[in-house]
Amino acid sequence: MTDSRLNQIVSKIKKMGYSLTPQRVEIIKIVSESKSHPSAAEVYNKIKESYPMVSLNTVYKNLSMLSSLHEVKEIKTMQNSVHYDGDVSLHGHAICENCGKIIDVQINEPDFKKFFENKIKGRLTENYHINNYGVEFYGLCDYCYTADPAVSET
Amino acid sequence: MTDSRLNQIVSKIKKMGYSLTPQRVEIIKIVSESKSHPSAAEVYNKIKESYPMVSLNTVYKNLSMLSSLHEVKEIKTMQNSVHYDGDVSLHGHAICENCGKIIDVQINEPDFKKFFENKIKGRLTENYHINNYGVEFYGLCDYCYTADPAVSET
DNA sequence: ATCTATATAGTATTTATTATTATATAATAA
DNA sequence: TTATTATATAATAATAAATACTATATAGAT
Ligand SMILES: [Mn+2]
Ligand SMILES: [Mn+2]
Ligand SMILES: [Zn+2]
Ligand SMILES: [Zn+2]
Repeated sequence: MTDSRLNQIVSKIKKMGYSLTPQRVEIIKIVSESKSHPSAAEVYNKIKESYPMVSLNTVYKNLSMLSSLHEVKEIKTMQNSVHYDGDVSLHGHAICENCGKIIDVQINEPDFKKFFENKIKGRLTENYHINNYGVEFYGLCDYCYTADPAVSET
Repeated sequence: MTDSRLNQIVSKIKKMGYSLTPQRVEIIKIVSESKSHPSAAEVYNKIKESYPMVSLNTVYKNLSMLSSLHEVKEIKTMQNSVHYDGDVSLHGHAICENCGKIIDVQINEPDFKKFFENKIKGRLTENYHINNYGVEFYGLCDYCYTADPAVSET
C-alpha cells in the first residue's frame, strides 16, 4: 500500500482516539495490500506469519473498527462469512456462487454515481438516509464453470 | 399471493420431482406474501401459528430449496443472517445499517438491465459467467436516523 | 518513570446454519 | 383402497463464524 494511504488511515485512527499497535498496523497493511478480499480467518492466518501470538479476536475487533471508520468494506457472500476489502473506492464485485471467489468490477465512477443517484430518487417507499451503495454480479468463476459440470447447469 | 404465482411454483416443484407438503406450501405462501424480507427464524415463527410442530430445519431446507429453484432470493445483511425475498423480480434493496430493516427499491427494469450489461462488458479481469446481479443501498432507516443520534453521526 | 486507559491473548459463549436419524407422509402403482 | 417406496419432517446433535469475558500487556500521556 502507498505511504499516503497508510498515513491517511493512521491519522484517522489517532484523531478518533484509538491507539496504534503493531498488530493493528499489520492488519491494515494485510487487508489493504490483498487483492483477494480475505475473510477474518484468512487475515488471521496471514498476520500469524509476523505475529504468531495474535488472537483471532484481535483480528475481528480491528477489522470491524476499520469498517466503522469506513477504511475497509465488508462483503457478504454465500457460504455465510464476511469478507473484507481494503479498496474502499467505488467498485463492484463479481462473486462465484460455487467457491465464493470475489473479483473486482471496475466501473466508471461518475457514471456509476449518476446512475445510482438518479435511480434512487423518488423510488424509496420510506425515508431512508442512504450513504453508500454497492453492486454485485453473481455467477461462476471460470474454474468452477469448467471444472464442475454439476454446478454449471441451471 | 396470486393463484397463478402459487401454481407456477407448485408446478416447478413437481417437475423437479419434489413432493408437495402442507408445510412446504405454507412456507411458500409466507415468504411470498411477506413484504418484510424475513429471516429463516421469522418464517419459522410465522409458520408455527398454523403448524406448531414444524421444525426450524424444515424451514431452512425449504427456503434453500426454493432458492435453488430461483423462486426466492437470498439477501445478506449486516448482523450476519440471511433474509429471504419472495419477490424474485429485478429490484434493489435499501438496508438499514443499524437495525437491518430492508425495503425494496423499484428500478425501471430495462434501464437496470441495460446499465448492468453495458457496465460488466470488458470490465472483468477474469472470465466469470454471470447469471444474476443485485444492488444494495446502505444507510439508516428513518426510525434509526431520528431515534438514535449516536448511529447517525459519520 | 509512572500512570491510566485501551488493546491484546486466551478462553468461553452465543447464534445461525447444517448434519444426522428415526418416523411420518406424499406420490405412485397394484 | 391398500401397499410400496422414496422423500419430507421433527427432534436433536454438531459445526463454524462471530462475539463476550477477563486478566495481562502496552500505547500514549504526564
Ligand atoms: Mn474489491
Ligand atoms: Mn425485495
Ligand atoms: Zn468458483
Ligand atoms: Zn433502522
